[in-house]
Amino acid sequence: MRTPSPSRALVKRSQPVKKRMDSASTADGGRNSLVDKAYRAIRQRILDNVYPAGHRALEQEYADQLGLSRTPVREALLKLQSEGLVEVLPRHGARVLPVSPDDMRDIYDMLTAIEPMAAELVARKKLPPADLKPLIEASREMTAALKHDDLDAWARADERYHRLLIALAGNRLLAETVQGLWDRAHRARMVTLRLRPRPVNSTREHNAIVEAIRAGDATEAARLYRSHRERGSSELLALLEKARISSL
Amino acid sequence: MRTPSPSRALVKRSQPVKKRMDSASTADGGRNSLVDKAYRAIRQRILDNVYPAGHRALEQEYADQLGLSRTPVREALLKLQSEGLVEVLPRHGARVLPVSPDDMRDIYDMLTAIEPMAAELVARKKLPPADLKPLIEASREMTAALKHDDLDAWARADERYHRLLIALAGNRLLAETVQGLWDRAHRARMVTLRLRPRPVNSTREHNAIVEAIRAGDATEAARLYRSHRERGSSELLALLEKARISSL
DNA sequence: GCGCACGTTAACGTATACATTAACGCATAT
DNA sequence: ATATGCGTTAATGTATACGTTAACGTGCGC
Repeated sequence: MRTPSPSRALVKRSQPVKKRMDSASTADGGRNSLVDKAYRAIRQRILDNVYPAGHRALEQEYADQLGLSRTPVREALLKLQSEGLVEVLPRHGARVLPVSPDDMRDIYDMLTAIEPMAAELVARKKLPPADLKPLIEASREMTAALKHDDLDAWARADERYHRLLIALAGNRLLAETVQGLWDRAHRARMVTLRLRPRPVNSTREHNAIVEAIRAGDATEAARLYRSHRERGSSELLALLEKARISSL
Repeated sequence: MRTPSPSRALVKRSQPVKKRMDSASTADGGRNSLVDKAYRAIRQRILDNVYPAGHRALEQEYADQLGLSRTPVREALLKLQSEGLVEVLPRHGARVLPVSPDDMRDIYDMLTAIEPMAAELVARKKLPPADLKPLIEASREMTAALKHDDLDAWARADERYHRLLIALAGNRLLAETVQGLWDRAHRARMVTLRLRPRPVNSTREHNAIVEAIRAGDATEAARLYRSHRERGSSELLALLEKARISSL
């Protein structure tokens, strides 16, 4: 078998018990807790592909890497599992879940259902135009990023546009659900970003959605968002198919 | 020695910890684990209103009630929190979350977005009519239950209809999300069940949806499901409002 | 009488101990 | 040689220990 490092799994009591909790940690609800530290660290590494799909490690290994005990690591892994980023296998450690094209289809079907609803809700609110400014700003940044061929910046602005829009819907449940779905799809988006033609239509579509929202036309906003999402979805799925990418 | 009951110092270590793990417990993935036992027990009590909204208890109290240690109880509570059924407050125990009319609106907006998508997906699959039989059967049961004025049976059949339909969509993510939303709304539905007029239209609407699915008309199936959901949603919200129910 | 500071305490977050069991190697029988 | 069973071991699930801190009460100063 592969023994990653014999000095790993058996490390015991590197420190007596002394200096626990270096920086104001316990009991503020979650933030600053070691569980949260582990959660954010591992999640970030998954999204950044530091832990690529399929990566496996034992609870103790994650704990050693982060300098924690198994308890907070375990809770963080359970949370990541509930969000669909990892799978905890009883004796084989926690494994970063790959995302197959089928999974992507499921995820995008969900987004296709939910995000247009968000646009619809926003349009119905008849928000003052000032509230829509950040959306337009994000669109502008997308255009600018495209001009400089900075695809990463484009992706960040795109993500920001969608997150802002979702947030304006004022439905926390919806926002959290969508964020979770974006997280799962993140790596696939990053890969296809460089396989696909320059996303020149997105900005126009984004602006059209904003326009419908400003006009208070909820149905049209939803329709536009849905077709935007459907186009993105089918493009992405076709790319994954074509590139024979069976999982990410 | 002459003493038939050697309850003394030389016994092997007479279980310093109770009688741990009575029946096949550890490590099968989750089912049968004590975490799962705690999770199901607490969830059921919440749905059944044994722990009504607002109910609070410390980790240790739940543990004592279930005869477990804090560890599995804690993990179960975290899971229930991630599903929106309880809130874990740092020094005040875990509290069963009330569901306000605003929460219900958010939940139903989500369902209004997702469930019609499920109907759409099912319709696009052009399933053999036999696969739709359980749906029709559930509808029939609803009618029968109404005839006998058995509202609980009606609610169970209604829930089964929706669950069956969702399952047919073949999107696990979607099914799990919808189930979570139904769980959150469960208590409110149970209350309004007896405050509202007999749901005489539901069966007809359900059958119309099945008909559209059988005809392979995805758009129509989605439209019908959406209006079904919107009607149910507005009726329920109006009732909560009228009954001055600020939270459940 | 009122407010603030300090001590007390209980609940929690985290660490660690421990028993169980799945996985794996090895030996043996066929 | 392959399959089967047994012993070993490592990873987990659960229990428990422990230190920190928020909540609360008490007493002192004003």
